[in-house]
Amino acid sequence: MIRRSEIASILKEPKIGDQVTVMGWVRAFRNNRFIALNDGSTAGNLQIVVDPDQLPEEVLKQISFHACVKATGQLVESQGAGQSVEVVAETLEILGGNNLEQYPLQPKRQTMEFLRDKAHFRMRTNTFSSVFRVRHAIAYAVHKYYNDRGYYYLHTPIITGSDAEGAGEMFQVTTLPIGDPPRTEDGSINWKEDFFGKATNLTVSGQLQGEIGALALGKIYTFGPTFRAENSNTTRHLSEFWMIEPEVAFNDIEDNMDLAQDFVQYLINYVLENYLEDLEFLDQRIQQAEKNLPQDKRRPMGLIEMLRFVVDNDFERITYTEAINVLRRSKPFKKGKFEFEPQWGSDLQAEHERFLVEKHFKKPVIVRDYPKAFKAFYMRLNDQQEGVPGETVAAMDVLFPFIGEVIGGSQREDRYDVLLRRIEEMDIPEEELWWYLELRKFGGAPHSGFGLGFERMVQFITGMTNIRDVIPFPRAPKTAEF
RNA sequence: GCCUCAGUAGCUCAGCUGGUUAGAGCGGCGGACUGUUAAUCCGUAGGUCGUAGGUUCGAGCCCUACCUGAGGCGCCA
Repeated sequence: MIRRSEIASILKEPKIGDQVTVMGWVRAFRNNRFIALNDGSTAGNLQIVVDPDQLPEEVLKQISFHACVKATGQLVESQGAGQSVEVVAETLEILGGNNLEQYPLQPKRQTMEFLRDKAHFRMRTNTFSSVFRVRHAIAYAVHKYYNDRGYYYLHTPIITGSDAEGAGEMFQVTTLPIGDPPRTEDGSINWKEDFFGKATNLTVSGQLQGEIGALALGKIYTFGPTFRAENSNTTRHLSEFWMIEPEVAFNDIEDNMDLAQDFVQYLINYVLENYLEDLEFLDQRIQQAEKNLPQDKRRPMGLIEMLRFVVDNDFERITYTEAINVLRRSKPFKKGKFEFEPQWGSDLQAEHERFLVEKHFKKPVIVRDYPKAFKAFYMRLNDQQEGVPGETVAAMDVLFPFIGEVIGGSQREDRYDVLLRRIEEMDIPEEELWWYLELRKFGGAPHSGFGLGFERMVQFITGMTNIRDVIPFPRAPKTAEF
């Protein structure tokens, strides 16, 4: 059998005159003569030229949209304007015919909502194949970034016995019969009889275990699935998503912010350098879509232009207290345009974050030192600062245009007594965190880390507006098909 | 979970203040085409108008409930 050539390598280094065999799916069949073939290896198509007189009628008829074909022939310079090379087919074989009377996709612009219901076919479209190539590129770049810098990839558990992680509602994991679970004498469910001998859930974060790693290996990162049972119906939440969580011993909040910026810029840069063709396609796609929008609804910059801008400029860094001041001095506040009043002690609303990022600073913004009241128990309590009305913690959120919070992190509370006090203050069951507390008791160290929402990063880099379109098989409320 | 909007052909949509046989483009199917670029041209078949009730002489259009989807907000990554 002749070896298959991938279209990516043919287009990258075309060897004119070579005999090649290609296999792929038909994107278009024009003039009974020209096949635009795509095999997923690249955004580009390879044109296959067939002679309709040389092909059996039966084969010719089966060359149709998204049918799978194998073609062998000589690679020649193209006479047409749309491509530089093409294959003149000597043989053409149908590997998988397509029944267009029943096939849902069409060679035209389809809505994202429609394609979402056809997740088994949507990856064959230009848009989704580009999105998923870029998704892969970012995942690879994550590992490369940390490996090259001496971090260890730590696998934290997916099933967790702790419900004190403090990051929202959890999915319960159980093998007990849900209709008739064993009961204790007082009638409550007897979790001792469950598979693990206790109540267990799917993880909402690998951070607490990540800290165990950091306090031994120095620098670790996790990259795994994360589950939140929140009834979130937005374009930037999933019930099952992937999160990257670096955790670094001896890093303070400043180091943490440096890492966050450097890491994110690296990821974007990696895609710009290695998957520019896909980005160009996605960029054009957005510009096409925005043609119909009024000027003020359009993006201020093209996709690639924006990515380069983020790579080339430092993120703005401000404290929460400064952010509130900026907001209270802002035009929209004075004109009463905010639905919620920016006020020290209340969390920043989406409208506030968007103003800071998109209107005021016009670049990614890192907000730090939030009031302790609405942040997690494990964040390090700051010393009282002048001009700050209340107690704050060394938290930091990285805010991006369009998608908001991409990173949430902090310096961790490493002082045993302070941590214990906070756990008590917030009514968190101390006995579940015994090992977490012991990390502070026995050879503790200052350390910091953050969580990067992987899909949000993919969303930002691809410009996709709905997070469900950057994960192959989205899990969201009422959504678990495929 | 809350708010807003939407559900009419396979897809995207039009359908006037309620009034006869519900339209278009794309796609499909049949045909033409030896240099096409979302190819083009000719012809043709597709619809219990989201579901269930109700108002009315008469409902795609009005009312009620439910279902589904989208967007915004909250929760956060």
